[in-house]
This record gives sequence, C-alpha cells and structure tokens, in this order.
Amino acid sequence: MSITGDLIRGHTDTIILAQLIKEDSYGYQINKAILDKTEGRYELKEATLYTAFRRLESAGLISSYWGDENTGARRRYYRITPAGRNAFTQMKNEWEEAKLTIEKLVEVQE
Amino acid sequence: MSITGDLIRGHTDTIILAQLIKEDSYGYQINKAILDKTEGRYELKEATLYTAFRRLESAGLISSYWGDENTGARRRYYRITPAGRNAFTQMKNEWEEAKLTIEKLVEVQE
DNA sequence: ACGATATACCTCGCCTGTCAAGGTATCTCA
DNA sequence: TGAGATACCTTGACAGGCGAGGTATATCGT
Repeated sequence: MSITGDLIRGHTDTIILAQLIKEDSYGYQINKAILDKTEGRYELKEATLYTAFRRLESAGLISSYWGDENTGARRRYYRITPAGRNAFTQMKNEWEEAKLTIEKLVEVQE
Repeated sequence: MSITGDLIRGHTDTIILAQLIKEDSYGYQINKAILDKTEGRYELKEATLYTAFRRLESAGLISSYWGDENTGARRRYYRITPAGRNAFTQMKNEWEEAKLTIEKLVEVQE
C-alpha cells in the first residue's frame, strides 16, 4: 500500500494529466503506467480513476473518444485539452509550493 | 491562499504533532507558529484545527489540559503522548515516501 | 465610555474526493 | 470450459476540510 488515500488526495488529477501530456491513453494503461513508474508501490483504485476522468472531462481538461480496436475489450481514450495543459502546469507549480510548505511544517525546530 | 485543502489533506495531523514535539502549546499559538513558519502563506482553518485536536486526542496521540493563566482568555494546552511521537515518526516517513512517489508521477517522461 | 481589534475557544452541516463492492463484456491459454 | 487478463462502469458509505456561526476576555485609540 505505502501511500494512503489522504496523502495522494489532490494529486490524482495532476497524476492523470501528467500521463496524458505525451500521448493519448486509456484508463487501464494509465493505471499500469503508474504502477510501473512507482515499481508497484502505488496504483489508483479503479473507482477513483474513473471518478477523476468524469471530473476532468466536466472541467474541460480532457476529452474522450472510443478506440477503434476491432479485437479485445473496447477502450475509451482520453486526450488532454489545451486548458488541461495549462491546468497541469498550474498544478505542478502548486505542488512545488505545497511541497516546500509541508517540508517546512513537518520539520521539528531545534 | 496558495495551498488548497486537498493538497494539505492528510498532513494536518502531522503538522500539528510537529509543533508539539518541542513543547506543549495551544490552538491559537500553533496556528500562529504555522503562519510564521510559512511566512503567511498558509494557516489551518480554525474548524480544521479543532477537528484535528479532537481526532488526535481520541487516537491517544495528544492529551490536553487547561492553562492556569489568571488573565486573558483561557487556553487549552496540548501535549504529545509517547504514542504521538511514534505516530509522528511514522507519518514523516510516509510523507518522505509519498513525496518521492508523487514527484515521479507528476514528471512528464520524454 | 465605547467600539474595534486581538486573543482564545467551540460546533454544525455541507461539500468533495477516495474507495470497497458490485457489475458487464471480450479475449487468451491451459 | 474455466480461469485470468484486459477493459469498462456505478453506487453508496465514509472522512476530512472548512464556511459560517457562536461565546468570552483583554487592550487600545478616540
């Protein structure tokens, strides 16, 4: 497990957008990529993942389309929008700031 | 504002415990210390702060007692328990791990 | 004398994101 | 044929953050 829900909370959207910057992808693949990148230490729960997709699409940060595989299970692909790229940059900045702040606050002063 | 609720979520308890490691303190002072340490960029909302105190006390990580000031408003002081110190160490480790994980995941791969 | 501001505490109820649990359908391989 | 992987989805419970509201005391300027 390692990372609990509340520690990751608020990063889910950023993490998903990050996976879509380079190329379009679909739910299952995105989660596999996350699992790989973290060497098995973290994966999004499916319910969380799909909730996030809905949220991001409503917000106009991603758009979706069905893949045209003619074999295997159908896939819904997601594409990051220009607004999504802006939002991602913003979120990364916020994370950098938050990281420094948290770092400062969990440090025990001598 | 800078840090939104969901980014800080899950760190509230750790932050409060960190302020109590060195010495006992009370709500208002803890929040002021946080404000100082972050140069005004962050403070816990009062409702969040007091909710956290209740939670931490229920969990046995802090204990509380009324100060004996004979002037000014009454103060409820909080003291970290041995279990609280252990929990704090654990929480800091989890944060270190989470930080590395998030860092890896919000990075855009070339 | 009086209002504003700071100190200091507290609770209620809403909102939002996570996730356990359940479901569907297709393909591969033993 | 049946287990396991791929791939999607929804519902409802739960928990933490926080806006809004409340109480009481002390200080300081006018």
